[in-house]
Amino acid sequence: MEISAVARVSGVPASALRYYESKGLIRAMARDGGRRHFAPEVLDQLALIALGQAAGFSLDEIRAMLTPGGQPDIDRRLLAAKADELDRTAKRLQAMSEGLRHAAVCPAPSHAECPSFQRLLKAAAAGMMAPPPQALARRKTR
Amino acid sequence: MEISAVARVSGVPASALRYYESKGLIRAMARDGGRRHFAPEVLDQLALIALGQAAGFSLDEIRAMLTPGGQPDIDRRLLAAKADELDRTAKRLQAMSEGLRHAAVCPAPSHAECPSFQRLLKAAAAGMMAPPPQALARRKTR
DNA sequence: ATAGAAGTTCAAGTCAACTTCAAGTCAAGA
DNA sequence: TCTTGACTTGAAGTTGACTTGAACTTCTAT
Repeated sequence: MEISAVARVSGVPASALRYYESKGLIRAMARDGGRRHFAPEVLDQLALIALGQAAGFSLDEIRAMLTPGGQPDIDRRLLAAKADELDRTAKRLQAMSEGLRHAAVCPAPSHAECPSFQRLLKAAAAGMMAPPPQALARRKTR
Repeated sequence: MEISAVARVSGVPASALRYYESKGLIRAMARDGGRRHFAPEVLDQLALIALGQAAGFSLDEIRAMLTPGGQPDIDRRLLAAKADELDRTAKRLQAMSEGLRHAAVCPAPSHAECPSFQRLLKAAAAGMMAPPPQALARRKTR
């Protein structure tokens, strides 16, 4: 497949594919007159990359999970640890959500006088709401 | 309070405090020989900023929630919308977590042969796992 | 009086994951 | 042949939230 075909099918822009290749995350089979040719398996690898990103892994971490051949070779304990972290993050988000929701309907004239809001503020100030590093990567809308 | 006192009590580095002031998020009461003096209320404002960040608001968005006096003036519908978004993000993370957890204990010899993992991959490739823009900001560990 | 700690400003650097740009190569179709 | 379009490269730009550095001033204690 040519790079444009991979981009079209996977939804990953060609520039990102080149970037992934430069970082060693994917590999072109061969060059035909300078042009990259990709094996169809690259689509699976891209799916894996997207999954890893959604789970909060950096590209460097994801690369470490791929064998030179591109097959996934994932440490199962690492996966379990990441799952735990995701659970904690999810719980934290839900606590935040409840707090915000309360603040949204709070009858106090200003949030400064709402006790629930005050509790939220205290928790935030204490760093309890801080996400773990790289909990979620941000993404440009594309 | 001098800037170092605010930094010490709040845990926010002095450089970040100056940055917040430059962006209009906080204000110093007066200058004493060129030095900033902050009212104690700045601590509450910093808590609010931390809360907003944890909820995924950008600093610009947070500033829009503060009256010129620094008192919060938050659109309750905006809060409710943000709470909804947090809920969706939390659900997504939990789905991811379950998937990862399964993959971690999956008896298939390699993840490539695990049907659950394949499903996860498909979902990720389809963009179902993509976080909403600015769902969570990442933070440097400090 | 003088050292040193703490403050100031402004500019530039950092990070990740890309995107965009400029300049050039190459193959196919009119 | 010429043009178009898809591709190539390397370098530079983007984003947000800061941090870091350089050069300078000011406060506090000896």
